[in-house]
Amino acid sequence: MPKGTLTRDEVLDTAAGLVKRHGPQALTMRGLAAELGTAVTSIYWHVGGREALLDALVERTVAGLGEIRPAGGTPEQRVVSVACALRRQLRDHPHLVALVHERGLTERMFLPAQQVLVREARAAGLRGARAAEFVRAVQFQVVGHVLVERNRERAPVQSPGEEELWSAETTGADPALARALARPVDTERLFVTSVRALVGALLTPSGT
Amino acid sequence: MPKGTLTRDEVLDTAAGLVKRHGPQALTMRGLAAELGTAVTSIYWHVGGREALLDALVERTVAGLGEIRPAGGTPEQRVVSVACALRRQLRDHPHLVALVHERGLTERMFLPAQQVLVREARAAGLRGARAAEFVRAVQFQVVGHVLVERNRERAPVQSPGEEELWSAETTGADPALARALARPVDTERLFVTSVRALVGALLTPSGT
DNA sequence: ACCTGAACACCGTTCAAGT
DNA sequence: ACCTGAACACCGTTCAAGT
Repeated sequence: MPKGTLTRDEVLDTAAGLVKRHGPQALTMRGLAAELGTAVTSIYWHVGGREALLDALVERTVAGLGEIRPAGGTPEQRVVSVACALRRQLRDHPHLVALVHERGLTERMFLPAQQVLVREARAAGLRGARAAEFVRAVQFQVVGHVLVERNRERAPVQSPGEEELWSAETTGADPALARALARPVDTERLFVTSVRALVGALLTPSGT
Repeated sequence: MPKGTLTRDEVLDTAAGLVKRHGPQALTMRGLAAELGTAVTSIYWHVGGREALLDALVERTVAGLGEIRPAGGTPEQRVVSVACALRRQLRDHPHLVALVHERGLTERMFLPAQQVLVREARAAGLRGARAAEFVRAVQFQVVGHVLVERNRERAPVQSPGEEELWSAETTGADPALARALARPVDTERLFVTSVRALVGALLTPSGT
């Protein structure tokens, strides 16, 4: 329900709704114009072309993501909680992940957790380049996991008949292993295990 | 240089060349037909529509990926070497990563390292569900990292002026940390560090 | 069995023209 | 300053028609 004059925010709002409902590939300039009740070319005047529109949507969504607060007693617990919170945020906005990928703005998904992670890294005793590497490792881990998760969900019934591949031979006569590999992945559990392992190892340096 | 009659393989070859040179979004049915010197509709007869074409290309590339052989003395070293080899393979075929993402076939990128990882997990003493989870953790880690890497490379000069964000306040008066965060990420180093941490932690269980 | 052109229903973007 | 329609140069896919 647009008022008399078209606004940049109005355009972004309707665009966001369209993406939220049907994904970024469903966001067409012509479709958006129809939804807005204007000519296609008006969109160009207010926000520019499609790429500029997507970029604006990404910025908008990231900005609206709400702060992440660490929870837990030990530094390790706190960092893990941040990782889980970031994953949850991203999973709660699947369209954001899709948008970000279409525009190559992965970096933006790092932002919500960035400062908190820096703080926690220092609280855990890390300094300088080591602290920076720790922050990056967690960011890559979380965002990478979410990207893989999201991508898998788009391909239903993937690699069928894989159970056959896991014969006694390749699994070394370990039927429990064969069964586990045939089952769908419990991504939630896998995520927590991985993050815990990574964070634990990086926070308790044994060598160097 | 097509012979008199058009072949499915010929179509796939030219399509692969097109993708390799200009990326998957440059692979258009009409452009491919032009390159082949045939009518667009011939492609439909031989390989089906665009999505079927992309799927065929993914399968083809993965099949041609060469076996991964672990190297090193300890199980940890061997698994890390497999992870590095898989990453290298995927990075050497950036078009494959792009293809896979456009079609949601992430799972296919797991395959080259799958059996080797299962073997190494068992060699390291893991059994049943624990072994399966270990394999998945490494796969998610590697593929996730590659997805993030690839995606970042598409957005040049990302987040400029970020150095300003890392003032003394947020970094806790750690200029080395601020500088490290302002620098571009050394993804190679980050990858090795992360994988080593993950694998090391998962192979030497302390709790449970 | 294989290949064709024409047609359909879409795209994003530009540009001159309106008010 | 803001909005418009027409036009350009593309898409993927279908289908009836050819040989």
